[in-house]
Amino acid sequence: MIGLTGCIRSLLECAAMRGDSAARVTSHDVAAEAGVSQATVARVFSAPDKVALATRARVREAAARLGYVPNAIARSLKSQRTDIVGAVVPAKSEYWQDVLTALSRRLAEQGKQLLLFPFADADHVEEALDSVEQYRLDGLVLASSTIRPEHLVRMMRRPNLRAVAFNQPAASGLLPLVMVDNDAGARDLAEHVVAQGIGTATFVGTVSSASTDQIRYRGAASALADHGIACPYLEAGGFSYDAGYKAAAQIPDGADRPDAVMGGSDEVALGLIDGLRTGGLDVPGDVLVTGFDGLPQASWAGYDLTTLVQPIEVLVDATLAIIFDDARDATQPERIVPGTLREGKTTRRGHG
Amino acid sequence: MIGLTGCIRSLLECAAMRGDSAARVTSHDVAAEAGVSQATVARVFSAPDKVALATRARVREAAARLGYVPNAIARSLKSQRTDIVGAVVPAKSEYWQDVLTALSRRLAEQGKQLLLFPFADADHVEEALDSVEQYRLDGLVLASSTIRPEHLVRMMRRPNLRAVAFNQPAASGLLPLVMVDNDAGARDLAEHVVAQGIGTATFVGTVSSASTDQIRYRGAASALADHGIACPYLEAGGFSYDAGYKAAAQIPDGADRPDAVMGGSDEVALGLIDGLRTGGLDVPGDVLVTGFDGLPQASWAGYDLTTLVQPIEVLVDATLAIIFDDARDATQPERIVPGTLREGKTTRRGHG
DNA sequence: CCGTGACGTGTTTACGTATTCACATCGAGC
DNA sequence: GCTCGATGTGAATACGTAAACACGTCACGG
Repeated sequence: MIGLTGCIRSLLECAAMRGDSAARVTSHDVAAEAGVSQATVARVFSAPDKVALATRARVREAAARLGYVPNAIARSLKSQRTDIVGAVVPAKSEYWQDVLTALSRRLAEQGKQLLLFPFADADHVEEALDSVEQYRLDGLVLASSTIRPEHLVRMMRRPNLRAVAFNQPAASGLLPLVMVDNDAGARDLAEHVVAQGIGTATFVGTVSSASTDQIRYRGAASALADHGIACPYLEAGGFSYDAGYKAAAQIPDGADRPDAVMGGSDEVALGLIDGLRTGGLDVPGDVLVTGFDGLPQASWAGYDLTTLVQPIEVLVDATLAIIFDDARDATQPERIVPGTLREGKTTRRGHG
Repeated sequence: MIGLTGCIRSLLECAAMRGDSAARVTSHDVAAEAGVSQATVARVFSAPDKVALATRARVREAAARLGYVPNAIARSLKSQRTDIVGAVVPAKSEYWQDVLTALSRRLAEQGKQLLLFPFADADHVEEALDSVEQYRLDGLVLASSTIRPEHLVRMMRRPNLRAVAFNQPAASGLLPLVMVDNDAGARDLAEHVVAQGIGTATFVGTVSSASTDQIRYRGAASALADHGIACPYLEAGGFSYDAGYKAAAQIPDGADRPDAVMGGSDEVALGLIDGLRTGGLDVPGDVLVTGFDGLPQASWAGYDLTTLVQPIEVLVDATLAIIFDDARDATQPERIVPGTLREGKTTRRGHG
């Protein structure tokens, strides 16, 4: 028996060396090679301090010789932890890509991975969530304010899954929530343009049904109203540069032209700038423009957009803290983090 | 026994309804509920046509009642397939984010998922690959030309893992390879600027050790040489807008100023444009600029960059075809896909 | 000198599913 | 009427690991 096993073993080893075979090396193989039990091999890789130094070295050596790599699938099945966090996000969006970048980087630092569940439009969220449930994820980040409440409720009651709503005010009360202070940010931006001496303004929102859009608009409009300035709402109909670019054509010109245009997001604002300029206007000479999010592109010299910078790292850390902190109390934490006003040249008057 | 099991079952069900318990519903539970065996339940979810219609309905009903969701981890362990594709990519890059977006969308359509292994810099690739090996992925996309050959070799010999190099000329001969035709693209761009009547040019590369960078430079320089135009190489030192922006200051001004500046990537080119403009030059009036990649931002009206558009969807499809096509022959496929020249206003002369 | 605990290791079981094998049933064909 | 094949289902096993449990050894204190 042992002779045969040994023979097979060395064949496998040989094949591995030549790199041409499906050598599926398991902890059992390593155990046999090192002359210990499978349990000891497992301990070496998951709790090394429980194994004597000499044994540990022998096992490590044997593992290296055979090219053994622990099987994360099997580990997950047994330990009921995947070390994977999922993220349900819109497929196309500069902002969310930035968030995902920060998220995956931070997770990688902790030896965890990010599994993506992108969705094209709100109607496809359902399918994404179906997939989510199959994997036994350690946590889930629900992004995008276009995810509907019924979806949130569905994720709420999954056992052993910590779902966190990210920048999604509508989730308040349903799920733990992390977001930037949209209201205060919008007010800050409004106060800033007021300080530049504007008399009229227009808010160009992304999608009016998005809860972030509503809050940002209300915040801005309310702050402007405090100064006696009305603020009509115009919907770009999307979260993209293109939506903003097209919306620029809808902004009244001539006598009705607003002194300032506040974009519901940076992407929309960048489109607005180019749209306005294409229409022959000068930004900021004729019209001031503000954004919201703090995308890298907003800082590009060609735009230098005044915007509200979201502290993405802070938001991501708060999200992961909720997911991984062991205090699983009944309270649903809500972390609302302030953003920072970044003053660019799109609101610098008397310059154009 | 059955009575007790039934009792537990309804407790769990009740708990699931209230959403307050870790009801871990398995196929066994569903089997008991529906009065069939676990094997039948498994079949209903993995090979429905092997189960009689009536039984199938009964099982589906029971599953819905208990809130059963198949466990993808266990399935993967048994079936040796994870339905997950990994991607090793640089953490920060517009281009790669676009690729990942396309990749994850296409995978989602096939019911598969994308697991991210981002790395901050080339020194951290090692760690990312360590993680990769633990998960038994169906496939792996190795992106970024900063991944070193020794890493490629390492992935080459993993059994049951189809690794594909994406836009990484250096992988030729080591791994299956999919990439845009960098050489032809660079030549096209060069020919295009020559046709605009330039007399001098400079190539601003990203990182000189990147194989894509080398090929693009050689292609452009060779095409320019055919017209008797020399093309010095300047290294931006990064793949980013900032690198390009700073590199703009290094470009000779005055009499030595080149008529055209060719960026090694769109990100660098966009930075170059803003850097040149900040330096008081007009693009395209004083200097023509070209990019490479075809990022969405390159089409923004503020830049309207002339660039070589990569057919990302085609590249992604080719990549997935290699990963999932069953013909596991010894030949290492190399798909080199042509890009498309997009003519923007950054090379439109007599305009500024 | 024996009880006690710490330490290191082996044995065994369970995680939840897919699949192989065996078996039962049923309809059709000579 | 009995065989044969097709069809549907159950029993049993394996995937590779982690962890509970048991066991043996050794050092130490009373």
